[in-house]
Amino acid sequence: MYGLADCNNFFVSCERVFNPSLTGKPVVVLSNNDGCVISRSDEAKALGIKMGEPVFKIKDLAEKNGVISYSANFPLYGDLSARVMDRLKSFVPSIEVYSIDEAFLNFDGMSYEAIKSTGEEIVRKIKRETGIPISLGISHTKTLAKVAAKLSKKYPRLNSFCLMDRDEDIKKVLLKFPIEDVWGVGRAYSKMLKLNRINTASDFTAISQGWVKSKMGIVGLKSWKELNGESCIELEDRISDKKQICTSRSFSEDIYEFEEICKAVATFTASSAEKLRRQKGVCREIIVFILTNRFKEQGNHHYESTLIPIESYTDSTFELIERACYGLKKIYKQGYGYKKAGVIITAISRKSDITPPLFYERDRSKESSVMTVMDEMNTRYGRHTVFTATEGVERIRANQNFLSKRFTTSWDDIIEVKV
DNA sequence: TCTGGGGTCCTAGGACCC
DNA sequence: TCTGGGGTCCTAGGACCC
Repeated sequence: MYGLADCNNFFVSCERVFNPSLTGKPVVVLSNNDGCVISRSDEAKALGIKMGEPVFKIKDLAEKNGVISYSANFPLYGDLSARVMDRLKSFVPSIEVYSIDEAFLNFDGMSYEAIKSTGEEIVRKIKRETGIPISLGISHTKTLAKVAAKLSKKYPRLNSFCLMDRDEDIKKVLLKFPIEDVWGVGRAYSKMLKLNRINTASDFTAISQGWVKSKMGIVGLKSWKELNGESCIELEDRISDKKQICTSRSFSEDIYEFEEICKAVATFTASSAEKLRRQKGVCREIIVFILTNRFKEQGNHHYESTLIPIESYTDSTFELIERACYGLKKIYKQGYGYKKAGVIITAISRKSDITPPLFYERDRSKESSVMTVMDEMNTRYGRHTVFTATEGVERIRANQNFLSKRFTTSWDDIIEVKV
């Protein structure tokens, strides 16, 4: 049996852990630049605030109803996520951390009774020990576990826990389960399916395998099988290396100057390179992209990206920034107001898998030592304690007007407490 | 005024190989 | 009417996830 543990309204719940007075009030957490709503409390959902909605569209509604906003505080959420995942691990043989707020659980070798009591215990203890409320769905496949988790949220009498075991119960549930809520069925497929009069998960399970395969490929077929009770998406309990690492941001205002964009691109590159080293990887390509504001009607729009090959595998922030800036030079055009930029590191290998090049003048071993020291300092004393000059002393800042304290991770906060 | 950020997998088609 | 057969690799684009 598979379980899906899903943190309720995760980012909002994190804010509430450190500020219990938020309980019972409409609260939202906003994306970078305070642009979109990315997490909502039940009270905010009840007001009709939608996921991903731009903040300016709900301004009146929010003011009228006393909605409390927070800028996203990812160091805090990452830390609380790790605590939840850590606790989850202690209840079952293995888990797959699926996202910052979700994990699949493996209940292998446990009896129905044991699964039932463990499930209830998980929901109760995670809340008590981490402060984060979760929902738990359990069934025969990952896709059905997802369905069960949805039910556990929807029906209060289930107390956030739903174990779907008997075939006839599952059939009954699927009969009313909207096709667009099925894991693996997104906007495009749900539209196509509805045009073919397939409106529920049950309708979907009733059509022929061949039709599904031809219209939705191997991925769609897997969803079909999983809904029919045949498990074919396995639990991946080891964290796999990233195949690409992307860092990108929107700016709080349009940027025209090359030097300014270059600072941002350098900062994004440094952050990607840090992540690359953390997984003990090296890369051979970096992509740089820039774009103007796509929501602006007047003015010329410009989107361009470029892929810069690197002579041989590297994990050096210096070398990657050099390549990224070279790429930026190629695509930057004067006169455009750029709203967003980013870098993607690709062609990644494990450092231990590659053979260092014989003929290459750059002294990688020296740079490598510098990187190690930089990473250690930044881990110990906080991010950006040391950084490259290209990133600039005055970094490009995003709007974060409603940021909570970094209760769990900030060096400054630790000093404050000690004082 | 204000519109997120970071990923994965699959498929089709073209270039190229023998 | 006939046009070899069997591959690999790469890329772009589309779908999906949170």
